[in-house]
Amino acid sequence: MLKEERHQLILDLLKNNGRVVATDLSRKFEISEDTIRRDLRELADAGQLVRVHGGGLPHSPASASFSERLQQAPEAKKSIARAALQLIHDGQVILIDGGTTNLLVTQQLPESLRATIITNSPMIAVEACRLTHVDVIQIGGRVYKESLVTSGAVAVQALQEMHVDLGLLGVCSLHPDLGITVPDLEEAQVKRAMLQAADQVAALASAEKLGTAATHTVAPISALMYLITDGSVSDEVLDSYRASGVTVFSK
Amino acid sequence: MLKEERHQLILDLLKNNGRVVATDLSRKFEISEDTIRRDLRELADAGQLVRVHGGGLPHSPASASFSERLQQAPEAKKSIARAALQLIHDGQVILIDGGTTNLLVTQQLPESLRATIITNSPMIAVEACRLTHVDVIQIGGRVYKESLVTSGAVAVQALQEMHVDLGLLGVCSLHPDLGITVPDLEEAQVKRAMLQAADQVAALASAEKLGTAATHTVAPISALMYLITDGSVSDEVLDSYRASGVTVFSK
DNA sequence: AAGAATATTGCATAAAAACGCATAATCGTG
DNA sequence: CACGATTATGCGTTTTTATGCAATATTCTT
Repeated sequence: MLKEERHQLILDLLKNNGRVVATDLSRKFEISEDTIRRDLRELADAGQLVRVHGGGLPHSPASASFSERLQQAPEAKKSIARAALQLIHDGQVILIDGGTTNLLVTQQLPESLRATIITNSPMIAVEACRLTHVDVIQIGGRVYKESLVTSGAVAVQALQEMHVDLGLLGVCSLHPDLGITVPDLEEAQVKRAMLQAADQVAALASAEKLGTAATHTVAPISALMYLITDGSVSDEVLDSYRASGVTVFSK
Repeated sequence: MLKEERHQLILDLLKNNGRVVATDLSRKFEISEDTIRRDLRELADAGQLVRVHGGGLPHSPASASFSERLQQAPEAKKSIARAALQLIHDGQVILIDGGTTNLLVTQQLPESLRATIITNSPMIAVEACRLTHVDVIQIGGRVYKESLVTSGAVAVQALQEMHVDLGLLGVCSLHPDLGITVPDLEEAQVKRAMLQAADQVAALASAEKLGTAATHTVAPISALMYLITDGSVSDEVLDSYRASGVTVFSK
């Protein structure tokens, strides 16, 4: 039996049964478990399945990438979320961008908060509805499946017509010289509109996003008032952002 | 059973029942309570649920109460949802109103569906993002906490600018003479705009909503093309709707 | 405040995975 | 064909992971 054949058969079994178990495959193909494990690792590397202890599973259908990202570095993100809470006060109108960190912030907002929350993320909107004394406003538009936010002309226009006290920007890449950048043009436009709509803007970025850049530029670093990141970032790195006049929270 | 499978099943149970209990899970999976507790802790760390003494709960009470409502009278609503699926075909642009029944419909949409879904419910938008080949468009506006739908002038205007093949209207009250009525003025305006935007409109209503009325009138019954309800309704009652030219599905 | 139910912690064990290495199969090339 | 190079596979060892058990701590109930 050829390796590629075996790989295909493994994928077929996975599709039919919703799971494959390494030891079963080993017996079925009369081949050592090592080889099966290698197969599973290769298929996982190729994105054909999700490797788990004991075997493999298909990608979970429900917005997989998003829930995956939700599980990444949860501790760092939680500490960022806690720091962000300090910027939020009663009476404010707050614009909350999509993204996993901002979702965590929303989840941690105290039940007692009295404010208006405007968001382009349906998920954050649903979460914010938990807060009795908070008005929730959803920005419409086409929904991006990967990031679960609305974008497009409708969203940009809606943002252009509003003015808010505080904006919490979810960022993909932040670079001292190249500024705020994202991989998608429409997202860049939406974020730019957010920057313009908000009096104060805070960017929430975990350590691995600092010093990186993507294709589309949103704005220079100086457009930010606050940068909130986790404690694992060195002071020298942070200084390069402080140089643009940004107040950095890091703990 | 693989650990990840178990985790997924726990999350499914949580979604369906609005809660999970450690001892129940232990018995159900025939596994020690220690392991279940570890599972619950891991899921809580990953932000997938909130750990509480005795078991786990979903994050937002909103989604919890919604899931509970989803469970109430599940059979009647599920059969309505199944019937509604028959109206939906590839290539359509579908407008989906908020409401538990419509959420059930969305959850049951097949992964293979190719269509555009427009909705005023952030929760339905999130659920629809599961579908790989579906474009999701969120209608913006102020979010009503009780029903988790957007409304207001923005929503109405957005609806006025579009034309869709099929509209699935969630209704509160349906009366042969008084027509479609809802308890809130803004919701009435939104639903009216939906009726105008859609080529064909189907109202999804469980038995207890028929023959009742609320304050604000949306439109007469004749504005509907289809009425989908459950089998517990007598033919005489249905005839009073058929008299307005509505095609009734009831099973 | 006491007792029951539930959680946490540390530890033991078995299963699974990873690693390094040896061997066999396959391939490309002159 | 022969040869070296690459690739695939299997074996033994070490490391990691999942799970259950016992002891202890915490929380809930009454």
